[in-house]
Amino acid sequence: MEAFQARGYRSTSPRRAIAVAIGAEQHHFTAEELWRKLPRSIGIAPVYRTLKILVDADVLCRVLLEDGGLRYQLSHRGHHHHLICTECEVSLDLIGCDIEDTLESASHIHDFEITGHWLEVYGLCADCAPDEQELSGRGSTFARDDSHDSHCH
Amino acid sequence: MEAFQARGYRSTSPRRAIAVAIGAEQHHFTAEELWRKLPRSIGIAPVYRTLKILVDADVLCRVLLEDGGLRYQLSHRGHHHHLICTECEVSLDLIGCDIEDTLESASHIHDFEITGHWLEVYGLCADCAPDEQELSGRGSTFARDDSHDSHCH
DNA sequence: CGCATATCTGATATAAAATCTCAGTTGAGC
DNA sequence: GCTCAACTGAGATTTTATATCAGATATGCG
Repeated sequence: MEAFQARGYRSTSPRRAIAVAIGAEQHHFTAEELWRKLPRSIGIAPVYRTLKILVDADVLCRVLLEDGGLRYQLSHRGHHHHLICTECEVSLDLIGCDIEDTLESASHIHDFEITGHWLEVYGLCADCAPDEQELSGRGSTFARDDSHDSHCH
Repeated sequence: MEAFQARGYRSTSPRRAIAVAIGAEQHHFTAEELWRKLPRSIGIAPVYRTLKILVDADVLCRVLLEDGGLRYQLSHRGHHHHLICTECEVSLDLIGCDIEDTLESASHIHDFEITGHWLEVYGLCADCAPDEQELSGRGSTFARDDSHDSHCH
């Protein structure tokens, strides 16, 4: 990527290979998975270093699975969260969710100045959910009381 | 604790010692910190096993620091999140914040059924914040534009 | 162009955190 | 008290990520 030069990083051959490999990824990936798709001459150290640079540059975002596994993913929007399916592990960008205002107002009770937050949302995507409601089109998910049984960490 | 018997777990001497040690903790703690305060005859394996049981029983909750460190803390409320000060690492229970509804409605766009989520909020507590506003009482935090520069993971 | 130097690489060691293994121990119920 | 399944504890193992450091290589300057 060209985000390197803009931040004073050199454009080296391993970094170009990593950028190409990231571009070929369809889903999120681990550092090791990415490394295995690179020429075997490249060590894993620059992979971790480069991923960190790209996360800082907002080119990549990190996705925390429910089992604690850390993945990387191309970041399209500047600020967003993820809907992560616990069945197929697909990660959807959560749009139309603006929790910053909610957090801001709630935090004032505690005289707390927010500088950042981490939010991951887990559940079942449309393909993995028991699709009883598929015939009725939509709406029946609203009736599922157990959808409020969400456990929180 | 007595949460053990209710779930079919035995009341063993290490578990009682762990329960007492947790009760003596004022803040959040790591598994290893807790272990060091126990009689040295107790291994670290039951500490991890017991912590997991108590998290499942909602007696403890897990706190993820910004640096990735995982801590444990007594869980008073059933469902809550944490305001974690990045300076002194104190963890406040975030009250008056109900993001479930926001998440629910936003997730319907994606036909996604939420089963859980993880939210940690980072910032500066009242003691650690640059307290220019202390004289004016309150409110000046609203004027801090950089408070919206929150970076998101 | 070619040199100097600070950055970067890659192999490996290391660290940190948590789980696994398994023989021996212990608690709960009869 | 006896029995047996659950539990413990020491250490090995796994996983994930970072540290180390000699050698390689971009970048910029002349």
